[in-house]
Amino acid sequence: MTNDPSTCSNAVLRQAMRRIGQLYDDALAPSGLRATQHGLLATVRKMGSPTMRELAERAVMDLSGLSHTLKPLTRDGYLRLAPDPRDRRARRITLTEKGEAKLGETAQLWRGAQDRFEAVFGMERAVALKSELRILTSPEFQDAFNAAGAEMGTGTR
Amino acid sequence: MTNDPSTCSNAVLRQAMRRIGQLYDDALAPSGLRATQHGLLATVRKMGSPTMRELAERAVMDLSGLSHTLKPLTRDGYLRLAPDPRDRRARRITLTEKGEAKLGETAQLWRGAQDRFEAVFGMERAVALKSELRILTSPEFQDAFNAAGAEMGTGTR
DNA sequence: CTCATATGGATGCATATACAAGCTTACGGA
DNA sequence: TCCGTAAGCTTGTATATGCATCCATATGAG
Repeated sequence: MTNDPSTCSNAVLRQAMRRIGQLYDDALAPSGLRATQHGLLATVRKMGSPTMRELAERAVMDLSGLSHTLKPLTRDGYLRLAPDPRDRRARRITLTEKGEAKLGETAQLWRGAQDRFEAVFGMERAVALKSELRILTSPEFQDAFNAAGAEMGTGTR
Repeated sequence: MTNDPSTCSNAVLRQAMRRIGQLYDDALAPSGLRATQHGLLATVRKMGSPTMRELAERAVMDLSGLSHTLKPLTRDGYLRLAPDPRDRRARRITLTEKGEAKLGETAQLWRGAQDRFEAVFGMERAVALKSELRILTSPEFQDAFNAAGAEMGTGTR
């Protein structure tokens, strides 16, 4: 069977994501944050006050998807959105004090999950795996994939 | 920064999944199926007539999540659910003729994406990556992760 | 300055998923 | 046979995301 679904790169990636997402979600559960939300808050803290677009790009997310995803976080007061005075179309995202506090609270939980992941899978291996995955998220890979589509006549896009 | 979000295994996995999911979705777009849906149909075909639970396990999905996800597919006539005569609690999932036909239609599209992925990332590398990811989805990994939680006092569950 | 176009987002709609509840059918006793 | 409990699903609710569309602001050409 040349089209065995168990060999589909996308399917395998998705399955791994579901499982690992589960493990991290469980670890963070006591804080009330999902792993996704924790990741976004941490990314915002690291970036300072990114615009929607900047954060979306960093997180490899669709702009509209990010817009939806941020709602629970702004609703709960962890993030604040304010129009950029330089360009009033843009909205700058900032971590509130409550958000900072929450990140302080989740630090242990997240670290625990991360440590367990590295302990069980192996640090070297974990680093190598993430390295490979980052290549997949690079714009270069995306471009090459689409270019291959043109060459192989499988769909340009 | 020991809690750099860019090193979070979960975040990196998710980002890769979003990107690759996008590429496969685009490739399958002409068929009207999402990559996820295509994967489910193909898995059902491969399994025969699995019950909800069996399919959920194979797909590393939550049973309720699967229940919701199958709705568009049954609604559109690609799949049919029928109670198992042996155990009327269980429901067997079968691919309809329309579903078979659709899979025939998507075969080329999926193969194209898969080929491009392998061509761009490298066949060896793709195989190795999937191998690593499959380990993450194994029950053994999950158990080890949770066991580590108990030992490291980070959260038993 | 004025308008066409590009840029930055927000919103409606649809699928993807998970958890908590609730319902129905099986099954192993007492 | 009657129960209590387990097993297998479905449904309600909430977050996660992407596409198409729409609104507002910025920009560059004339």
